[in-house]
Amino acid sequence: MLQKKTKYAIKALLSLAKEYKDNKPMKISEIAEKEGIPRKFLEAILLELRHHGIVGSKMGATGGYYLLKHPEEIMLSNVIRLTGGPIALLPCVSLNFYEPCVECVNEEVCGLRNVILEVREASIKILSKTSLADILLRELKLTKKVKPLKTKG
Amino acid sequence: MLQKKTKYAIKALLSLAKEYKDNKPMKISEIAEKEGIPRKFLEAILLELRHHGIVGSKMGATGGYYLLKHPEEIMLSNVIRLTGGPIALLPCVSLNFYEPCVECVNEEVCGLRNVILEVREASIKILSKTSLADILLRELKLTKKVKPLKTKG
DNA sequence: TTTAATTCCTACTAAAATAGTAGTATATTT
DNA sequence: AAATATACTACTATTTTAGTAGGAATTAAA
Repeated sequence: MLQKKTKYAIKALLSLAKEYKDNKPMKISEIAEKEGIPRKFLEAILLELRHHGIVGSKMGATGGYYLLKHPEEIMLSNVIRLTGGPIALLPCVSLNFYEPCVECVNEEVCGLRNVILEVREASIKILSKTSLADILLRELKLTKKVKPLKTKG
Repeated sequence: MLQKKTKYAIKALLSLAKEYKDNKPMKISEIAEKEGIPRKFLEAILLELRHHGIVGSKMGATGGYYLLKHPEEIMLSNVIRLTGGPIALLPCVSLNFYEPCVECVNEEVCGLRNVILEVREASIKILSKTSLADILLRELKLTKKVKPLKTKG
């Protein structure tokens, strides 16, 4: 499972992505309220994202956070990695959290690892082609599907 | 990530699957040694698997554990679920560990959930068609590929 | 019938990871 | 100068995971 931290990070970035047109700083407290994230925790998360070059910030009275890249360029797989959420189901197939099994003589030949590797690849395939913009687009499409009564026909 | 408990469970079951022909009880300590699993921890895990009807046991001097189903019938997805390892990346798309997001008004319309759902489905697709027998088969195939020098040609 | 070897089971403990907070320093605008 | 932000370090609390202790019950064989 992804950490809450990772989920919060994604939600916060989506908040910023929604306002990307006029990409002016958005206050932490505003994001926190909108997305239901503990204020101080979000502060720490955004700071980290800034250190990773995803967002920028402005200090002072009219300060806040804003995206440093276009929402189409920020990939889900990346956000997950940067916030410490491993995607792989086992350490022996993880790129960023790799650890060998203590008892494995030759991991190239491990049947379990082979399956889990396949799962990881299937997951990465989806996550690395999905950007913040894609998620917003999905949201739009889903909303239309769910509430078709509002249209005339 | 899967818990160690889950990994140990799978490894232990694979040990039993290898000896499925004469499906006589195998001692905990034997499995533990072969697979590099802490003895007492494995004891607890196997007990749980027995309660879930995957393995049977025999007490006493010549006792031990054995599979209650054919290795082709024991699916990875099932073992993962039974040992408490969630497959989904977020609680809101998990069948067995479902929890709604606190801030979600309508989760049917959540773009993030929609992506994560897709990832889960891709993972489940693989895990629920892969049995213990399949894993052993993969092991066999991989071993052949990796060590082709042993053959004459 | 005793002994040895095993699983059964409850109840712990320890360690690690995650989630979240406190408080002060620093920058910016008004 | 006052008000309002973020920056940053250093905690604390909570939860989850991993693993252990130890005796009861069961079985087989000496």
